[in-house]
Amino acid sequence: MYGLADCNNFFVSCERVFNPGLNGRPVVILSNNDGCVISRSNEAKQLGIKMGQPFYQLGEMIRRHNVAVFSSNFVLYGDMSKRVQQTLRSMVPSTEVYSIDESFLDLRGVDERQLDALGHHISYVVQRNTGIPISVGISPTKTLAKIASKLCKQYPKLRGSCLMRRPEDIEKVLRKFPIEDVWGIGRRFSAMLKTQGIQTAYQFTQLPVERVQRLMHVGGVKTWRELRGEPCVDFEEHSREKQQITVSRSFSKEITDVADLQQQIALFTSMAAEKLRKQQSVCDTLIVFLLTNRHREDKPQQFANRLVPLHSSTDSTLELVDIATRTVVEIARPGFEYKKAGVILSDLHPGNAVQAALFDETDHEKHRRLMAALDDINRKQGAHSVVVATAGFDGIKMNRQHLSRNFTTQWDDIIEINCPT
DNA sequence: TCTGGGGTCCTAGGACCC
DNA sequence: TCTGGGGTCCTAGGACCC
Repeated sequence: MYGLADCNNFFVSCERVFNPGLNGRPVVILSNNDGCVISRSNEAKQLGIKMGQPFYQLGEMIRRHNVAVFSSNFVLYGDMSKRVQQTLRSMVPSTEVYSIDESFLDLRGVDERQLDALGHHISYVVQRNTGIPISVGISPTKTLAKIASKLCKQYPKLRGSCLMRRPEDIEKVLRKFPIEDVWGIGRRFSAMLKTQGIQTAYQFTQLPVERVQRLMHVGGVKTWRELRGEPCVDFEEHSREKQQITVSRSFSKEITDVADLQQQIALFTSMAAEKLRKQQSVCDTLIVFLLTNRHREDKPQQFANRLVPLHSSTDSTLELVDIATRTVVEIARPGFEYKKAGVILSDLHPGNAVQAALFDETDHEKHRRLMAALDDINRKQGAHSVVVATAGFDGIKMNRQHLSRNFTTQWDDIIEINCPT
């Protein structure tokens, strides 16, 4: 049996832990740059505020309904997420962290008669220890566990945990469960299935497997089997190393000046390189991209991007920033106003297996020691205490007008860093 | 005026190999 | 009119997830 522990309205719940006055009020959390709504309290959902809705479209509603608005505070949410994960780990044999607000629980070996009580216990303890309300779903496959946890949110009577095990119970649920809400079936496939007369998860399970294979390939067949109670998605206790690392942001105002773009790209590159070293990988490829504002049809549009194969594998901020900033000059064109930019590090592999290039003159050992010192200082003294000069101390040119405090961590996020002199 | 960010996996098709 | 056969590797694009 698998469990899924899913935090309810996670980002909103994090803000509420430190600001109980928000309980009972509609609350929304905005994406970076205060762009879209990415988390909503139940009250906000009831007002009809949609996931992903542009903030400016809410207009008068904010004042009329006294909606509390927050910029996203990922330093806070990341730390709260760790606390939830730690609490979960203390109660089950093994967990798989699936996202910032969800963990799968490996319940194989747990006495079946104990499952229902365990689910409720987990739900209770997480709320008590962290202040975050969660929904636990327990079922024979991951896909079914996701459905069970969704039921908890729908039915408060379940008190935060739903055990869905007997085939007749599962069938009863699937008969009413909309196909578009099934994990693994997105917008395109659910629209396609509806044209075929498939509205519910149960109808989908009754299709012949050959038809599912033809319409939706191997992914669709996996979901089909999982819904029929046959586990196909493995439990992964250990998080895998990332295959690529991206840092990108939208800017509060369009940028036209190349030096400004370089500074932002230098900052993104150092953030990406730091993540790279954290997982002890090196990269062989760097991609830089600049985007104009696609919502301004009256302005010239460009997706400037360049993939740079590196001469030798590296994790050095200095090397990567140098290449990235030079690439900006090569791809930025006058007359275009850039609204978003980013850096992708790819072709990652473990740092201890580096093949040295034949004519490589960089002193990698020196860079390695320097980066280790840099990371050490920034860990102890706070993020971005020491930066490459090209990245500057100005932070990201981003709107965050409704930011809450970092209640649980010692250090502030980059946007609040002030240059001492 | 304001419209997010970061991932993974799969497939099809082309280049290239012997 | 006929125009091999079987691979691998890479990339772009599409699907999905949170």
